[in-house]
Amino acid sequence: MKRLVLIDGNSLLFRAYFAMRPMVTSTGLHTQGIFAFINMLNKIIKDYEPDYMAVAFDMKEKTFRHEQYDGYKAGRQQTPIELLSEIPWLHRVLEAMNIAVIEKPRYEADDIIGTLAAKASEEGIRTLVISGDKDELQLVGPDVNVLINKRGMSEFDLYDEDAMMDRYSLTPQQFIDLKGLMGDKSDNIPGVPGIGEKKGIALLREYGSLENILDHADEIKGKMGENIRENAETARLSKWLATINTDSPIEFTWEELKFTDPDIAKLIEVYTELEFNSFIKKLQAEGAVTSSSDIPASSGADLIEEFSKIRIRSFREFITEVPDNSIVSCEAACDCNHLAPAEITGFALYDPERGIGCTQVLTPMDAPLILSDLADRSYRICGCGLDKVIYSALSCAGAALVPYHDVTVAEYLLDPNRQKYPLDKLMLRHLSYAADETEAHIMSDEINYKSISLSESDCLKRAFYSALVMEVQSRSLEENRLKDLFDSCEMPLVRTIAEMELAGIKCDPEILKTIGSEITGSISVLEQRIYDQAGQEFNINSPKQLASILFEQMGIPYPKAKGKTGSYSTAADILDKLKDSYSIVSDVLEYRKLAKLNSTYVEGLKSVIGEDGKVRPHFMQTVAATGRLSCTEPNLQNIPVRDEYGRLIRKAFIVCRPDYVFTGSDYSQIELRILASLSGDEALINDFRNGKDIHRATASRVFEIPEDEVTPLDRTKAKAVNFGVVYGMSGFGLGESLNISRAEAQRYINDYFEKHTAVKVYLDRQIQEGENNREVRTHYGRVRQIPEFSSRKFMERELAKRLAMNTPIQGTAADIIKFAMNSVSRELKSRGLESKLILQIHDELIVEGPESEAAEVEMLLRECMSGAADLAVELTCDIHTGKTWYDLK
DNA sequence: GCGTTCACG
DNA sequence: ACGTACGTGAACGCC
Repeated sequence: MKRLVLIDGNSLLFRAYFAMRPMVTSTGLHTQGIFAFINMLNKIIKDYEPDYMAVAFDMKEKTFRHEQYDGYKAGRQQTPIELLSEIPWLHRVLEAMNIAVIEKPRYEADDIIGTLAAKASEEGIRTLVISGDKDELQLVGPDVNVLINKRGMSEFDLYDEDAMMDRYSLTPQQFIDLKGLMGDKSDNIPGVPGIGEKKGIALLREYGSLENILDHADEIKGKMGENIRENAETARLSKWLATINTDSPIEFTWEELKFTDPDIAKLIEVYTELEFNSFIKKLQAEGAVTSSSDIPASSGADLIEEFSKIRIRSFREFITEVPDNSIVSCEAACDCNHLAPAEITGFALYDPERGIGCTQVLTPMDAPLILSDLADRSYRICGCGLDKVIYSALSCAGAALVPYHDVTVAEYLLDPNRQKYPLDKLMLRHLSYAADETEAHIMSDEINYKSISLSESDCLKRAFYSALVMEVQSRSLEENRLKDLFDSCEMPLVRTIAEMELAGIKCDPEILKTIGSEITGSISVLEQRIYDQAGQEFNINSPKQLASILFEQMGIPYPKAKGKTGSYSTAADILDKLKDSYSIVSDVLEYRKLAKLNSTYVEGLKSVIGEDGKVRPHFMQTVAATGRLSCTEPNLQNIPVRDEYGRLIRKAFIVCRPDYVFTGSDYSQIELRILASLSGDEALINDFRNGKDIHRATASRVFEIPEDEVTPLDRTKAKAVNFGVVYGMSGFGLGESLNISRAEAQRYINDYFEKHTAVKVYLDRQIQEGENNREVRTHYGRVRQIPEFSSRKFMERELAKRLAMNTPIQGTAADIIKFAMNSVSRELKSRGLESKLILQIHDELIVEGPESEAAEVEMLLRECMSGAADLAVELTCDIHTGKTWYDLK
């Protein structure tokens, strides 16, 4: 089926104009509306690939509607002259794009669109109408969909007949009747007084149509009935005014509407006048433009020449020629899949100061010797993805190189929001060098984990590029006041993490199997019970099927308003509300719990146990925007603990030798202590200094009850409020989590801030600084940019505020435990202990080692962890020892 | 590949 | 007028 796109030019340009921040060219021309309009057009063309396309415009003349009702569109605010002046420019752009423009005196854009859509349906052409005006929803039909833009220009709602039903419970025809009833203030259509969207929809659902409502007006009681009877004619007129004419006298041929390629030369000319350089660049990038006259010059040739000038030495010559403490860039070729200790097959070194380099192939035989010779030179190592270099050197030879500058980690400190840090992007940013495609495969930042085999010369290239990037980055780090955190925290951590990863943790598949078979037994019982109650078999794991069984076929009332997608959620907090009334729901919840346990933890863990019986998670240093670590393959930072049954999984994590024990130490209330310290709130600080149970003390203060009369429920509430403060809570969010009304939750929040004014002042200051600088910092200077502050979307700006409140707290905690990790690792080594740091779970460290060392390790952990911070309150730790992870409680 | 759900801090 | 507490990763369904 051919596809037609019809656009309401006036309404979309209007929306675009007000959705955007002002844009003015050097000649004083306002362009923001047209800019957003073009963006929207490009997106539609790309996503929808129309065969035909047209943009309809209103004209200045009065329309046939004015002839019947001269109040039509009266009292409208004047359209700003800047917006009006954009219209002819938009016409020029559309002409260059070869998109048809249609106007017709006495008719509005609506009518043109309605008429073309009707013609299209006759011809068997599908139509997509795009408008900023909901009036156009009446055009929805079997072959006609309507896109209405929401706030801003980037988001649209798609309406077909089903979506109309879901959103309004009305047919498109009834939608016109609704307008007749409720009128339209912006078009000065009167409607029936006292009837708005809610009442209008209710009436139409009962009576079907406006005519039928008017016929049965006698039956309608009260003031509303009276109003309807008195305004029957007004309602009919309103409906007529709101009805789009689908048979306007428009002459056109489908040939004229055919969407073809743009006239590039013309388009560039208009874009140039509008100073839309980004669009011109885009055309060039897409290859639409052949002339490369104004593509920014890259220093690519220089770089390649530089690279070719590297003087190549043998490894022996290199370590002879390059003295100790030199900065040496290093890249390794290895397989670090972490199922087993890494095998390094080669590496390259580059000394940027002397311009000399070497490559070295390694075999399992000679690797240990060569690597330890390298480590003996005490170079300051830089590179891209040094965690892998350090890890492989460690795992192969036990040789600990000193990491000095990792360009990935540096970039993460400069801009922690990015998802990836491929080397070519770093080069583009810092060296203005666009890597060519033949180099692309060696640029990934996941080389370490993806078994991408690097040749020795690729290694040298990466080492060379990294050294150049390092140079520029170092200055950026200093300018951004991040150098200290980089040197004292993040770079030493590279090695700490590598050591931790190499140690790994033993995981017993037999214990997992035992738990697994018990779970699968229970699962099949539950499965059968659920099928019996549902009266059929289905996939319980499919939220869609589950929702349809529960809320449609079984008719269980949905306990919450449906979201905007109109779909039912089957998430635990929804089902929780139903589990006491419907046994199938509690069975589903139990099933979910066990299914999760089995697939993620029993089966998932079994599949990543290495040959030596250990799992070796990757601790990712450059993922979490707050500064936290993350953990993958397997993620050992989310092994069950809250649920007693799930907790049994921890029994599978066992010490690697019979005479060893685990020692686990977790910070007590670290985030709230940080909040107390950063805000200087005296009440909180005193609670902590007096060793109080913080949630109980908070409850006592906020609810004004003596501490010994605080009930468990009071404490639970106070605990939720305390969490909320750290997250930048809203009344709604707190209400959801406590299952209370928003109003009640808001009262708690108000009461909390009344009793903790310093906290309020502190959080407001974070927001203020976030708004001013578009970034926030932790106590130790870690920065996080918050671009959401510049968003035009209300919701994103609200998110920005919450990030500004939360990031300094979560991030400071992350800084502190990183300091602690480094000192734990250093102390264990310097005291000659065999014990090793093996896990970090955000506020908790786990060390494994000989039982005989346990007492000293415990002291060491306390010292290092408490000593890592300089806050107004002490950081205390809870410490436990045991032979399995489960026993650390 | 994306959304949903749920495990953790 | 809109949807709503911060940060992650894994498994699964669905297109």
